[in-house]
Amino acid sequence: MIKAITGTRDILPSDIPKWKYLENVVSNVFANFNYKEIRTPVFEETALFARGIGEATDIVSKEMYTFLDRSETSVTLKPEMTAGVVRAFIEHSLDKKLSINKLYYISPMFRQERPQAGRFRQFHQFGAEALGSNDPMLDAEMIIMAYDIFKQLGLKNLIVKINSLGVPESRENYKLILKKYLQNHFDQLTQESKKRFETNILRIFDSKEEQDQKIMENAPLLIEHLDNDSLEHFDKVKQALLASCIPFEVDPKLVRGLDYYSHTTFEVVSGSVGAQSSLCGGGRYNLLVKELGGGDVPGVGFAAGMERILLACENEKTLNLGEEKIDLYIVSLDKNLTYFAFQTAINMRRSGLSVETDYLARSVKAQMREANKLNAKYVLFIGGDEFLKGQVVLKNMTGSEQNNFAKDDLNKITDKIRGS
RNA sequence: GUGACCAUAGCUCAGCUUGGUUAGAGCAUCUGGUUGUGGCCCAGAAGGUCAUGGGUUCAAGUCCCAUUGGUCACCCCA
Repeated sequence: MIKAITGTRDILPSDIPKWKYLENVVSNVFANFNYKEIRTPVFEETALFARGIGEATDIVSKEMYTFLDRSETSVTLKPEMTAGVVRAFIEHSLDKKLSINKLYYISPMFRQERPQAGRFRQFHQFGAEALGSNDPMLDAEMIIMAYDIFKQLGLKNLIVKINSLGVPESRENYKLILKKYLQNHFDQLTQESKKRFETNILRIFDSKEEQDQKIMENAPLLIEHLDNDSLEHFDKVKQALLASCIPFEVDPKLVRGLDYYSHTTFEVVSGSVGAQSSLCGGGRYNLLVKELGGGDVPGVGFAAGMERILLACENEKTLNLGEEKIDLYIVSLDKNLTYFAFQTAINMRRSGLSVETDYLARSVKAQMREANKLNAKYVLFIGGDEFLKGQVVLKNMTGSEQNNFAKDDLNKITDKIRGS
């Protein structure tokens, strides 16, 4: 038997309602904030991600689905959306059409990691990007949108973490200071962190190893070495969050894995999922557009993992989706009337009702059980004495009362069903 | 990429420790419980090469090994 590839999974009809529900909440919130949907290809030239996300990042160096197509072009299934959106933004000169572009997306992503709770190789993210302004209000807007979506889904157990990475100059200065500090404690670092010392020194803050954490407790913090502009920017973000009733904590150790961030970074974590508890992450990236060949356009954005969000919703039991119903089930009382039943079903469907009928020539009892299972609001009986008199019988499945109608007067039947 | 745990019906699981006739249950499915009416209830049916391959043994779902797949955690991220 051929099975779905490791880390991928089917979203079955029984799963669809919660996905649709989530997608609706997401697109409604984004619409309220005037973000416009954008859809970009699922695969791009590999170079886009290498340049945009950063060669040294884990995503690019070991997680991408990269292959040569038949024309020997290296292509990659998108591991995240920002690079693609920025590419489209540049390619179509969107900055010439609008001074600020506020964009959102809902899309599958691909990363070749070992699956675990809340992590898949094909997973889904929604997210937003605002391109064209360095206003800290937009940084705050991202966090507010994400938080509002989570709240509308009924999630509690949330922590909003924010930090500022400042601008590259102050960050580079700080890295030297941190390097100096760590050189004095180098021997006590774990093997992993010794590697990070070379590749991405800030990430040592992320280490879960106790011996690393002990050293990092007393390490100088980036936030204490920010330039004045960056501090002011960060203050405005915090004020905006306070004014919008977003509870947050400043986490000076929050360092994001992607190269393109500057200024604000943030993350929302949930205590209701497994170890992969980050529901969304994002930040400002004022240098990315230029890096990818566009103009000097600042940007800010975030992405949220939909599987993790749904997992949190399930664990907190926040979604109570109503049962799926159909308007009408058509029962044939006589086997030779199934064709008439089918034609009636087609006509009723065309008039806008959700209608099902029997295709297995089953007994009336079996048809009724089916109607019940499908939560049919009404059942229409076709056949028997009434049919000989030119009538059909409509039964209300909640109250059980029945009414006769002329078999050709479908409008009356439709009105009756609609009226309830 | 590393580690731990797991694999019996469509689903959730019992049986494995102490190998021994036809491998069970609940839910789901299907059929029936009088002529043409659901839910509840009752009766019955169908559904398993016990993940795959090898080994030990008179005998393996049960013990051992390998493979594959899954789960969770690390790394990292959404």
